[in-house]
Formats: sequence, C-alpha cells, structure tokens
Amino acid sequence: MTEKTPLKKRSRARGHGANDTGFLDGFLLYLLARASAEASADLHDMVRKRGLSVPEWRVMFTLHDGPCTVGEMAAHTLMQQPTLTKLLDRMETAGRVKRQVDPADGRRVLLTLTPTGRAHNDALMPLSKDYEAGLLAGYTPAEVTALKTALRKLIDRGN
Amino acid sequence: MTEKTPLKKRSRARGHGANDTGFLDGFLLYLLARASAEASADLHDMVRKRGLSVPEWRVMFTLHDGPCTVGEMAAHTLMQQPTLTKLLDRMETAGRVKRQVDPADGRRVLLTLTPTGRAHNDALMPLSKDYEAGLLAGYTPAEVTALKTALRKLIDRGN
DNA sequence: TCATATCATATGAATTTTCATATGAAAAGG
DNA sequence: CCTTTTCATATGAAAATTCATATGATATGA
Repeated sequence: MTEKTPLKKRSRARGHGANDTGFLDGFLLYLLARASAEASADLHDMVRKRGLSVPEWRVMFTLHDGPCTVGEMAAHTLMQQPTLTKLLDRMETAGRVKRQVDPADGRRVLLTLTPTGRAHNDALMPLSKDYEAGLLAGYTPAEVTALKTALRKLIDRGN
Repeated sequence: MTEKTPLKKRSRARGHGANDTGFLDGFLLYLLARASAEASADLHDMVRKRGLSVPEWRVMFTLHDGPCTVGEMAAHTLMQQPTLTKLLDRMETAGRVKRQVDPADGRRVLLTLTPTGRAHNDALMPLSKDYEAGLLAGYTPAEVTALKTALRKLIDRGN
C-alpha cells in the first residue's frame, strides 16, 4: 500500500551514539568522501531509476565530451581497467557504447556513444544540471568558485 | 630489477584526447568524486600495504571515536548494510573488531575494536594526520576552513 | 629485422558487493 | 496477552570487482 519510496532512505544516521564530534568529523578525506556520496545520492537514484548503473552513467557522461580510450576512461571514471573492460562488455552488449580499435595505434581502443547511448545521455544531462543547481542554491557564486577551485587543486595535486 | 613502485601509478591520464574542457570538468559532483579519489589514493595505498582494505580501515577509524551499531557504521562508512555485515564477518574472524548484542535493545549489535584492531589503528592514525597535513600544505588556514565548511554543508544538505 | 622491452586492453579465478528477503527483537493495537 | 507492524541485522544466490597475468601491438636497440 505504501507507494514504496526508494529515494531518500539514507537520511537519518546522525545525531546520536558516538561519532559526532570525533576525529573523523574534522578529517578532510572523510569529509570529501562523505560529501561526494551524500551530494550524489539522489541523482544516483534517479540515474538507476532510468535503468543505468552509476558506473555506466559515468562512462556515458564522459563520452559526452568526446571519444576516448579505455585507459583514459578508467582514469576519468575512477575505475580499475579490468573493471572497466567488463563494464564495457556489458554496455556494448546493451548497445550503449561502441568500441573500435584506434587506426593510429592498434593497441588502443576508442570508445564512442551509440545513438541509443546518446539519447539516454541527452535525457540525463538537463536533469543533472538542474540537480547541481539545486545543490548549489545555498551558496554564493564566490563560494561555488572557491569550492570548485579548491577541489581542482586537490585533483591536480594527485597527478 | 626496478624495485617496483606501486605508489603513484595513477599519474598521467590527463592532458590529451578529449575530456579536458568539457562539461564534466565543471560539474560539481564529478569534481567531488574525483577530488576524493585522487586525494585519498596514496593514503589508501599505504593502508593496503599494512594489510587492511580501505573499507576495513574506514570501519576501524570510525570505531576510534567510540563504539557504534551496525546501522550507524554503514551510514558512516558509506556502505550498504549487507555489505558491511559481511565485511564485519571477515573482520571479526581476523580478530579486529568485536560484535555484541546491545543489552538495551536486542535488535542492535554494538561494534568495538579488539586490542589488535586498536593497535593497527594507532599505527595508522599519525600517518593519516601527516598525510592530511601534506595535502593541505598548499592552502591557507582560511581556505582549509572554508573548504571543510562547504563540504559539511553538502553533507548536511543530504540529511 | 629480429629479438626484447613496453604499452594498451582482455581474461579468469577468487573475492566482494548487491538485491531481495529471511530472522528475530521491540512497539503498537485491540 | 496476543497479533500485527516496525526495526536492526543476517543470509543466499546472482552480479560486479579485483588481482595477477595473458595477449597482442608498437617502440627500441643491436
């Protein structure tokens, strides 16, 4: 009877027990991981509702910006290469992406979206933009810029 | 001969092909996920070198701040509950954590560190602090505060 | 131009995670 | 009380991920 509300189930889990003012709460890597997970949760639910897993969606979103090789994709989507290869097998079977050997270098495989994949993507793109806008509603433009700059700095530091 | 350098292998993967100035590079959720992954990578490598998986380490780190239930732990470590239950099975077998039914509520299970677990933890704690200090070296204290505040805001927004 | 080293992706067995659901404990209602 | 509902954790089969390594393509050097 209860309509089943899969969205927003990860809501409480805070405010009691221990773990509220401990070491972790000031630890940058924890804040990053948790902010990333919490901020993405609802969008990820929407993505799954449309029949895509989050890794699949990441792959397709990356391809929106143009084709790339398997290795580049692995780095971009934060996956290990064998994990990605197997995901690509499934996505190729599902008709969402296409693999073709790079004519310039027979070791590389170039990935592109199929029309089907592009359609999925186009449907999700505005959704994602709206979602991000909603997330950032409580911040001033300066704050947003500062946050993104700081994040980019962290990313580059790793490379 | 080459000493094997497992650290810092995820280094290039940027600067060519497409995907350098596309949609993704400005997308907050992408920046968050990637910053989290890149910033943590080397510490995670150190953790694994000491014989812990990253999820195990997260569980133990959380317990450093005090005992908690399985559900609280799942929320804190960003895992699904069945995933955590099975991880706990392994960690209990390995002698790192202890489970005991909450005397106040027979449904809940309270988690604590064993002495062995605590020892691992104590060894990793200073390492983690140093690592974070290194990460934040390029930022002013004000920037650090602003970043952490922004991240906390994102976390709270989800709840 | 052959070895040989290196690089990019694929493969397979073992491990881990997930999804759906079961189990058992407390709360609520009659 | 006794039934029903809700809550917290566990379980089991299926799916995805990982680790180590294989495969096949391209540089490199004698």
